[in-house]
Amino acid sequence: MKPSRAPQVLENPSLGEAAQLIKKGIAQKKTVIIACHCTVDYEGRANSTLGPGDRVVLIKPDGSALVHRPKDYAPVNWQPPGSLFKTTLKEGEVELRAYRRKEKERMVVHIKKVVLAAALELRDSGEFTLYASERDMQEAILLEPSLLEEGFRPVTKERPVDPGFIDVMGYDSDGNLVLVEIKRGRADKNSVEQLKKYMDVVDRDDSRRVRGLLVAPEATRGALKLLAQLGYEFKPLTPQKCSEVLRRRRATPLTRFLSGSR
Amino acid sequence: MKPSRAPQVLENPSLGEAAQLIKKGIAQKKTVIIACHCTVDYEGRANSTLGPGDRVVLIKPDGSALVHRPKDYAPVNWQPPGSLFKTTLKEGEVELRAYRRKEKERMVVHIKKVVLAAALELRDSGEFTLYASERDMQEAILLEPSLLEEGFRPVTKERPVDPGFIDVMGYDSDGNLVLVEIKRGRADKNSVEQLKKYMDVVDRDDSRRVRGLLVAPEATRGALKLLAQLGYEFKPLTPQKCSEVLRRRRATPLTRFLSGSR
DNA sequence: TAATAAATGTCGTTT
DNA sequence: AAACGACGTTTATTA
Repeated sequence: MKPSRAPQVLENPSLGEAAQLIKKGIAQKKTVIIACHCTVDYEGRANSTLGPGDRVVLIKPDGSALVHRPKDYAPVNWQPPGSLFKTTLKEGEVELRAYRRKEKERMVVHIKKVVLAAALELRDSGEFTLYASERDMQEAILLEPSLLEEGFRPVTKERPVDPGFIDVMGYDSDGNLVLVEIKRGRADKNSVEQLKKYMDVVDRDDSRRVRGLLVAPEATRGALKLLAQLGYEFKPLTPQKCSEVLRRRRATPLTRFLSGSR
Repeated sequence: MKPSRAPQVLENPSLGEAAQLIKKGIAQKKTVIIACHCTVDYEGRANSTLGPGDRVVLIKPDGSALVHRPKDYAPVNWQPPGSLFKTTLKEGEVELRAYRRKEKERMVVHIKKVVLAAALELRDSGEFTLYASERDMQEAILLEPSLLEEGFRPVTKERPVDPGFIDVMGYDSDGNLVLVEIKRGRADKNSVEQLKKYMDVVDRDDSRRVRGLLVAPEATRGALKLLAQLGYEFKPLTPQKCSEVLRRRRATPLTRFLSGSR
């Protein structure tokens, strides 16, 4: 009998050796990497076929699986986390099935030749932090309302309104209600329509003048045109700028407090 | 001097050996796979940091790079195709830089320990075909209009209208104009609003009665409510069903012609 | 669980 | 290059 600590990396293995490594790797909840010549079939939310070629197959311990061609950001085929796997050694191929019962969805990788197979125990508890998100823009505006315009006073972070939540809401220096829609990327017509949905609801409830303000680093021509038609406004603001504001504010709260209290 | 066909797979290599393999692999336009302990920093459209942990780094010959944690469908960090790379052996780490000049965007992987490094020549010209897309639904409806309702007669595949293109347009058995919006997944409020945009334009130009028809496998409650409010209709239809229709139609054109001509 | 909107979305297509 | 919409989108958040 083979030792349980069988080699975890195989170069140009036989299909039998590869099948064994894949099976064991998946069973032991390891991360399995396979560089191979294969075809792929998918049936589920859609159907797809992929002709023969060399790809990298990645099987993760959370039950996700990816088939990557030697190009593109996105996998050509995949199965989301929570999938189950079945590896079968057949005549001339290793068949790797990744399926989700509930979704009636399955991806089948027909592995014809394995160049490299590895089963690795990857431990990863590193923290991931993303800055300059739309959320950050929101918080920056609340901390430093003058980012929008002088005299702007935010009311609540997000007020529930019929359709959903308004990104920011407040009053301008003239006391007008201002509804703000934030986009971290170039705003398009959709962004304006999203703002319009909120405006429509608040306009109904509120007899006062209400201003609609789209905040984004830039906007498409179509968006600007639609804004003009609806009488809304555009305020250019980059997520990077907001991120800096947050960093500064958070880095020096005591200093600000002291200097502010003099 | 080392032979140019140096080992392409290294298990637990030194940082120096790994750096050499990565550099050469990238220079030779190979697919480079690195399983390593690392941290990642990203600056560009947003900013992010990723603390220490074990990941799989994939570098593709088209200049895309992915950092995959042992979980999730999506990479935790990445750089799109067309990126440039710089690999530097430093004190205690291999620094892998992936950057895009034009976008002022860079991802830096600080590789502290390499478990597995491989540079592989992957050849992949296999054809990928996706079935049951929204496009397929459109074509199936044009080929078999009764999928929508008896007596439906499509006019043109897509007619340009101010906002864009209508998925399908036609006349019902009573001669009413019908505008069709297709969704391959569950239709939501946005889908209805998209249909409304087209309806608004055509309603203006056209004095006849115009019907709005949303076609999708299912629809959210909100979408159905909005549909009812606007007086539009919903026709359940799955992409799978359309795909079957297409397959049948395409598989037996001669037979149909013969039987149809009797 | 359903719905809603963000995403370093990516990717194709058309203007 | 810009805009626009689909995607087997995925993912997180919230009712």
